[in-house]
Amino acid sequence: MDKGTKRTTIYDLAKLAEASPSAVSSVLNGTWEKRRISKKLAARVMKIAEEQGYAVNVQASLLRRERSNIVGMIVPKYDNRYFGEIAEQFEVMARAKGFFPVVTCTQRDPELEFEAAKELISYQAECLISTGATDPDRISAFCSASGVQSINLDLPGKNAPSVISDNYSAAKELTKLILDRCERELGWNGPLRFVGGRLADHNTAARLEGFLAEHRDRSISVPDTCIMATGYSAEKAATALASFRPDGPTGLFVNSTISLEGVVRWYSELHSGAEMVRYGCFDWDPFGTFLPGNVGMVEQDVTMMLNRAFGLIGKADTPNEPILVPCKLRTFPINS
Amino acid sequence: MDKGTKRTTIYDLAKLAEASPSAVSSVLNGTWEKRRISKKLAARVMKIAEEQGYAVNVQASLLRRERSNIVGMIVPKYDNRYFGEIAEQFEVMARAKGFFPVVTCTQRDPELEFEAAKELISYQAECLISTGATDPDRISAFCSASGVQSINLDLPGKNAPSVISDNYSAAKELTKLILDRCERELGWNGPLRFVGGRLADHNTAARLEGFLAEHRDRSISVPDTCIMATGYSAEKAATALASFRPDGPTGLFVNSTISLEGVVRWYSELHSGAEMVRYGCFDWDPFGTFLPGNVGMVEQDVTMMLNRAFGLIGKADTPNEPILVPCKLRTFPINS
DNA sequence: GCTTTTTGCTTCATCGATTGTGCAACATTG
DNA sequence: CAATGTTGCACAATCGATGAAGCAAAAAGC
Repeated sequence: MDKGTKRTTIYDLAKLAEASPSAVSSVLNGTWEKRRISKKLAARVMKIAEEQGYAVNVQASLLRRERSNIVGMIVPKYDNRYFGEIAEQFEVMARAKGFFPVVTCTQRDPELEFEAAKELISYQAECLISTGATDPDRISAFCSASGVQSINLDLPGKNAPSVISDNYSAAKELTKLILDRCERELGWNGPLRFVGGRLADHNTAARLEGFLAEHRDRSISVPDTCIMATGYSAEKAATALASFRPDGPTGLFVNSTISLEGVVRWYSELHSGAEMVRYGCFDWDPFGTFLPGNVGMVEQDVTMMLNRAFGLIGKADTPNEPILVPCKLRTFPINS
Repeated sequence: MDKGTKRTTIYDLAKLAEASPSAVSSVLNGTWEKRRISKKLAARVMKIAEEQGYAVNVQASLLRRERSNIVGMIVPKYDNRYFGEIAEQFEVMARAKGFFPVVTCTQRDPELEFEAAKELISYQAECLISTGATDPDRISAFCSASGVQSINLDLPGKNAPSVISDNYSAAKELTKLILDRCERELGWNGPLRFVGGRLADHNTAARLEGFLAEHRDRSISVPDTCIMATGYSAEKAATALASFRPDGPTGLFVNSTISLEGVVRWYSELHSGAEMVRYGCFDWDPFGTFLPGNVGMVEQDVTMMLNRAFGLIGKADTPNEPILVPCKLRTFPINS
């Protein structure tokens, strides 16, 4: 069964089946009818291949073929539902369309992002989707130099088509929700605090705009001290809030589930007054529904985003303006 | 810059640099000093390669080399922190060891698991790690027929070495914690209910043993109705509990964060008596810490598990008995 | 000045699968 | 029976990178 350490090739199978390697190849890749191989030989070859545990050498196969069918994706982290769902659905949809998906996780490290992108191109990926990339333009530049299509997802870039959430609108809606609930349940009128994210990041900037626009619509002025976009990571959020001990009603706009972890930690350490705090979060997590004080979460429409992204694959005339995908706002009753 | 649709090869670079393809190749793969290529030519080639956006054709390269350095991993889902962390850390550790990681998500679908495994072998993966696989033995059988090493992670198999958590001990500890807290805080002595998972699944079975052992140690008898291992998925757990409206203190052992979602949904719909419920969960999620009623969670030691798994790669004499990795129990104060 | 060594490359076979071309053997037609 | 068509396969070139072997030119040694 096991022939030393070498893997079985079509040449091995050819010997066993007393046929030529080319006949074996055409049997195994399904072109045998077109090539007028007899059913008898085809059956014999397939049986032997099965017995020997044969698996094509994709390296050799792809070298000869013109198309690889590989679509690559880089993703920052698997530590939240959003990126996890993106990776998972991407794989499902790619397979359904006959592609071979390769996803790799780049830890929000710009160097690793670029290296991983190069690696995927080395594997002859036909298209590369950069999800939430720190420096998408560098990647697109390399892709276009190598003649590979690139698409940005979640965060936009200038040199390739981008599919992103409509951060502005969703943030405005979420802000409205939190403010409404603060008013109704606490009799308090803001301004809210904006917690988490980085202002240099496009999404954070767009969300902040929505956040400010809703305040403006209500004629609530937002002092700079309320903008606490001190980075991602739960620690950053917890640290930013550490000195904040509300002496009355208050509300927070939390910019990601990661930041939410920090916020909830802070919240749980409030010795008193916790019932006077309301918050909402941009991004969704199933446990968010049950967190006390949480009035709602924005769920990004991953399916739609990926549909749009797949729609761009292979297209030549792609828009340079980001494609905006609406989000869904989930509202929760009061948990306490 | 872009030469039509074809990608740049070493032959293109060779022409531009007025050198031979083999010289170009050795410059680009770092063997040029050994092969006595002058610094001058090397610099010229590297400059041109950069300008042209050259990326090796891994297909061609791997076809010629003897080793691929590819390690494959299949993972069921990215919908919880455990598998997310496994995938992420696997990639980091693999890269650190000079491997090229390829992870693919198989949706808990046995057919897809097997297809994905075959695909990874087709890519010449040198080793395949099956994480939480439904039918690991089928995969190992195929691997050994193709002369590829396979390792099971999270769930054990018979035909390949396995690295799994010490489910029994951790479950016993968690059961002890929940029972202790029920006794101390509610003055109630069990028996707990075991919620989620599937008894046919090795881990669920081992955890149930630990659960029962702790009850036995305390001479608490557990009626069959308390074993609610009706499957994974939040819905299954919520459904199983739907008719349960405790009229006094009660406690639950929740078998996964996915099941926990269902439990928390049930919990949040209890109109009264919620403060008389205590539960703990096998598996960790950052938001778990803040869920009311949650007394503790078991965090599996992903780093250690992966270290053990990587330790097996390339080894010939691997144990057939599963390698058990201890878990960490995280305890929480009362949230209410 | 002539041999030997070293330097700095080039040439060519090779990895495994694919595919256009070719060519016997057999069947069909007139 | 010769001409033509069909069936069923084998041959060989090819994809791009690699590395052993080889070879000319320059440098070193005597």
